[in-house]
Amino acid sequence: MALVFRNSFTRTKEEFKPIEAGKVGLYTCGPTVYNYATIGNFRTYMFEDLLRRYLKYKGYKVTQVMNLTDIDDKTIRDSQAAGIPLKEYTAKFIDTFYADLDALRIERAEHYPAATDHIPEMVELVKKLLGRGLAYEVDGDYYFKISEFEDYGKLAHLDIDGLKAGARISSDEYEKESVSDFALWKAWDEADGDVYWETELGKGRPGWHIECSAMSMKYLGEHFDMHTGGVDNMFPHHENEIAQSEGATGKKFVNYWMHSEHLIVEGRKMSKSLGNQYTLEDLLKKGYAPDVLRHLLLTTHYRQQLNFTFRGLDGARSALERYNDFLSNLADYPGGTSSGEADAVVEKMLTGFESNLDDDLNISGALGCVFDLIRDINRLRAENKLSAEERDRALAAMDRIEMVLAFRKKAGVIDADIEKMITQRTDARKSKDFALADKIRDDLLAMGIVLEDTPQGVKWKKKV
RNA sequence: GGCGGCAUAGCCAAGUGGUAAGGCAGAGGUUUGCAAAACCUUUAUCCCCCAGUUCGAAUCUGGGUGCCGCCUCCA
Repeated sequence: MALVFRNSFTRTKEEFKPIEAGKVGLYTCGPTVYNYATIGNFRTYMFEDLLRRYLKYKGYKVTQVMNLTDIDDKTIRDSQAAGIPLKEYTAKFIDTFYADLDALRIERAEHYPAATDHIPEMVELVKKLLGRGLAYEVDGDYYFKISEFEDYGKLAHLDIDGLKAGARISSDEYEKESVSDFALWKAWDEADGDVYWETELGKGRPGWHIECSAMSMKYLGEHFDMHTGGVDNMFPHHENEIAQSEGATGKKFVNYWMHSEHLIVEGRKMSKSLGNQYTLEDLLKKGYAPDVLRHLLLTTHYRQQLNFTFRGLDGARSALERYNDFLSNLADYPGGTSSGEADAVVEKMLTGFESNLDDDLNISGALGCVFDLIRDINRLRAENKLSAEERDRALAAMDRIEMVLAFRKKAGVIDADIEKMITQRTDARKSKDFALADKIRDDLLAMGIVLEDTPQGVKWKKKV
């Protein structure tokens, strides 16, 4: 089965062919660390997690790089407002970012380069562009000269002449040769305070786009497989990256570009002014586990706008619970007499799962196959038509897809008091004191512990 | 003005020519001491509207309506 991705560059689905057999170089645009990441940011990182995990599932060795942009107008502005040195200010958000990734089970990339650790690489890149006549200096500022780069606009399919007529170009950028030229390096000014580097380009700081060109090429080479990000990054950020990178090397920069659609909240654009910019922490406070958000973010196709609602989050919680109950109940099932149906069910799921994800990460189709298996295996289990060997093969198949989904609830622990209450209830049931048994069950429920009486005895789980 | 996306049940959503996956929610039943979990049945004569192509269209073509995004530092 051929793995196919929709390439933003060509706007068509293309079979994925790595530059080097069995390996993928993946650059995923990361956060600007001037604040806590929102669920909108995580929507994109979740898409990249699916991409990464599925590539690994397919047997590729993935080298993923995610940049941390820790120097730009906003990081400078906000750190100064807080009266904290830039590096210290951004460190707090970087730490939280990592913690959130772990909570959401977004796999760690191989590299998280910070922009401020790569100033020399950026300076080199700007020098190369100067040498090739693609950049120029005005009073210590350095700009990329778009008119010298023939293919500018080829990713976003924008017409540069059309850009010039755009309404949002501010007229005070008089020092540039062309309004569309963008900054590679910014000369220091007073507003920057103590944020600057003394370099061959002079005293200043990098422009916004240059770090991604410098760092992606450093870790992945001048020509690599894939580059992803949110749709908003397509223009100007990725367009400018292409111009900088290809301008400097003369080589094709990236083979496959993929962009994820935005998350909106209750049908509206997520924005500060609407007060609907949720962070993971906000949802935890409302009683939702990180896994629930993982499920919600993962299960909508990445090129589809995702409408975040609390109703949807509740639905995700229920679906996730069904998935986990299935795993738990199946593992506890001792095995019955095979009807010979189970292996075909497992095979069908694995085939369907893979063929759907092969088609540009069609997660909805893939999950449909998983839930088909859950229903079919549950039925065989209910009818005692599943052998222990078949059970194990079904569990092994679930282990396999867990590489991609990572929905499995981690084993919980309960303290001795709760253990004791459960034993008391079991004793009460044995002596047919159902009033006491039900009271204990209600008490446990109030403490967040759900009890289930099964043929194999009582089971408990934490309420999610 | 330019470029692009989307419209499928109460909600989410797959399906790109062959007669509507899956999840959530709802209803009825089986099971259970009662629950929970699970299973079974049920919930779109039909996929925004109109016209066309075709033996056949949610899927293709044309027109219309509605919603959304981008057009220089927002994932």
